[in-house]
Amino acid sequence: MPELPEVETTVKGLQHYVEGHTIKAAQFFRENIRYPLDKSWLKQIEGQKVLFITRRAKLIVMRLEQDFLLWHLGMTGSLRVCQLNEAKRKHDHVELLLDSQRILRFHDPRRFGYLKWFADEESLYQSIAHYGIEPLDEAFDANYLWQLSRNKKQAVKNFIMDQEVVVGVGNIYACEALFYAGIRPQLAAGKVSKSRYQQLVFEIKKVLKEAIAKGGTTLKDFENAEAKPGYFQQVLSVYGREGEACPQCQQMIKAVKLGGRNSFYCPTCQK
DNA sequence: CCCGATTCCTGTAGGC
DNA sequence: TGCCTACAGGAATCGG
Repeated sequence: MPELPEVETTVKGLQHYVEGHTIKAAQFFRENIRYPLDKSWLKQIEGQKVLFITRRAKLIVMRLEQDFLLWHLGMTGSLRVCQLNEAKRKHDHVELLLDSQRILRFHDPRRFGYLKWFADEESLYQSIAHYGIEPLDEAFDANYLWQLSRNKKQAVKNFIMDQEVVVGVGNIYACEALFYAGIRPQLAAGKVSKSRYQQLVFEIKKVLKEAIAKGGTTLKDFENAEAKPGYFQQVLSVYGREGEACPQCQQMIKAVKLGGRNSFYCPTCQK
């Protein structure tokens, strides 16, 4: 499930193959993914060069000469660069043919991902204005989390997964960061001290950076721009490890549902 | 306002 | 072996 490291990995991979190249043709293979795909702009982007590709939150932003494309990978989405002779796969929903004799394909079995087109920077910014701070930004610190969380009864795990608070942290990295910070995921966000938030902020940044270095986490579906998996799943400490021994104390890892999502923690190491 | 529940979707795993 | 059900979850939306 693409969180910040997987989206970052995808963007870095795409830059090499796509930036500076011109879109020769664009097409959809279905009307709907997460949102309806609007055919009206398909012809409009043909002939435009992709100037650059960046990440904001879990979003992939493509700056074209005139317009913007905004992709969200959802749960099972991926963007991969194909050779001209590579067969289209089941669940490939969108493709862009490039003048570099490559095809960029959006693949998404569960179709929680989306693609939106924006005619100008202002409408793009408007649509992502509600997003919170970037976790790797210096301004994301203990003070920020502590101040925002006062009087909140919401579980601290749900709090740090709220994209209006801090972006890019999904279920996997929230579980892992809370484990290293020694904080129980179900603890009320408003009851976490500033010094514990300091530890949590440090661990969030650390776990995200390490996951980026390993090319992200591939549980089932994630593949990068070259259709290769990530390797961070090999070093997950608690996520998906219910019943297994905690790597720090050997006690059994537990799972609890928070906000409908499975949350893994060590009852001994996390208080 | 706050926050939990529900909804979208398909592949896979586990039970019988 | 095969059928059925439960589960995975990002995030918008709904409702208490």
